[in-house]
Amino acid sequence: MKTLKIPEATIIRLSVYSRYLTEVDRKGIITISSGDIAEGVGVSPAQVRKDLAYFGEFGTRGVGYNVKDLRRHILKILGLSVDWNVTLVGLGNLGHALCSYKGFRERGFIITSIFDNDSSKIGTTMNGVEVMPVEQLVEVVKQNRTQIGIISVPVSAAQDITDKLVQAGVQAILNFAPVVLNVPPEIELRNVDLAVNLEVLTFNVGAQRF
Amino acid sequence: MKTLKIPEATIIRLSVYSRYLTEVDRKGIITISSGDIAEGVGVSPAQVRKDLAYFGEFGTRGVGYNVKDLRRHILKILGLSVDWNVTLVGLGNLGHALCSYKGFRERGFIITSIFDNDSSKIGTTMNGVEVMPVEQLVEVVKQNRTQIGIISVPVSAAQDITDKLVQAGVQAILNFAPVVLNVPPEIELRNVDLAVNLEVLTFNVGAQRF
DNA sequence: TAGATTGTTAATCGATTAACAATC
DNA sequence: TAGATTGTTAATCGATTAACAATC
Repeated sequence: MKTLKIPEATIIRLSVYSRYLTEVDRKGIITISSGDIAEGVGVSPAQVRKDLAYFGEFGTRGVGYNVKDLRRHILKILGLSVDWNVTLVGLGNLGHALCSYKGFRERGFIITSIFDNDSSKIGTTMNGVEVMPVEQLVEVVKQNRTQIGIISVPVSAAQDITDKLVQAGVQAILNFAPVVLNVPPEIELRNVDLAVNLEVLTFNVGAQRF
Repeated sequence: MKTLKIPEATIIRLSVYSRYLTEVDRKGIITISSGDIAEGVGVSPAQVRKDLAYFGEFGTRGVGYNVKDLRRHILKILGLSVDWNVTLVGLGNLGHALCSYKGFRERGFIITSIFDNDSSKIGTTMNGVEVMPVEQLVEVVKQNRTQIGIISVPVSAAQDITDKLVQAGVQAILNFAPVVLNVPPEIELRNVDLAVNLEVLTFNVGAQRF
């Protein structure tokens, strides 16, 4: 069990490679080189090989990589050879969109419970999943052995929901509320701040100022 | 006009600092140190000072930073002292959520046009903005001098919409379709792939394997 | 074998952290 | 003045790129 630290940028690229390989595989292409992958996703061939080298030797010198095999290997690396049990908390507009997001299910993320505290939503169903009150979160998430929580509640409720998810034993949290959350170190946390993404763009558009 | 390259990570942190300063300002706090900011957002004090140092001297030695001033400075740096004209293309579940997302308007991103090619949506309004057919995109975006395009169409349509946005003269594109888009180098492009974020989490949860 | 392409090492580049002089 | 905290430089750490031997 070597503990080589792997750059997060590498993980993100692996995810992109795997998507590209799915596309290539659909076209019936059997073998692909690091250069082809690089061109398809806009990075350098050396980068592709380096990223893969963290995890093993998947190619054949002089030939390239078998598309199906490499794709399968990457999915395995990312932990996507099994399904993941996900709970979604906060069924506003964004929560609604996330629930219906096909990209999650395609990659094995199954939303198995939904919580909200709006009584008009409780008891309704979204894609066959019943919306439950937040009071039941800890119990239900614990019972389901839910591994991942998605937070799409307002900023004001986000830390409280986080605490409940942690208490219920989730291993990872994807947070869409634009606020810095406190979690114990063993919990994986990622923040997606939609406005920040636009702000990086506006900075760059105006960056000639510096 | 010095051309100091600024790390993207710095820009993302500046955005986080500004949000935190808004919060601190609301509490009526006048002055704040780099250490306080660092603690509030979970980075090191040196990092905060370094990030700010790229853009000027905003603090007072021995004292700290004036909360309101620093916040204003950062917003200026990010290009948020003016409003931005945004078009949204693709009014599916995600597009719908993005349209209603309060965080955009709060930071000065105003969605001024919406396009879709579903005839049942065309002519309806979202937050007072009429949904128009994609055929009118180039003309309307050009006329409005829209600077930013948000893409929330399916993968199959994303490159075509990108080309239309570029043709219409947008400066920046925020893409939610999980596909690598080709744009000319002068166009700022950012991709938000919702599934990738979950995949980084699942990799990390299982990372003890390496 | 000759050509192609990987896997890996070394060199480069870039970002973060630590330390401290400047100064309020 | 003494204590606090910035702004900045130097040291460290980490990631990317370039180069090439290995090998199919």
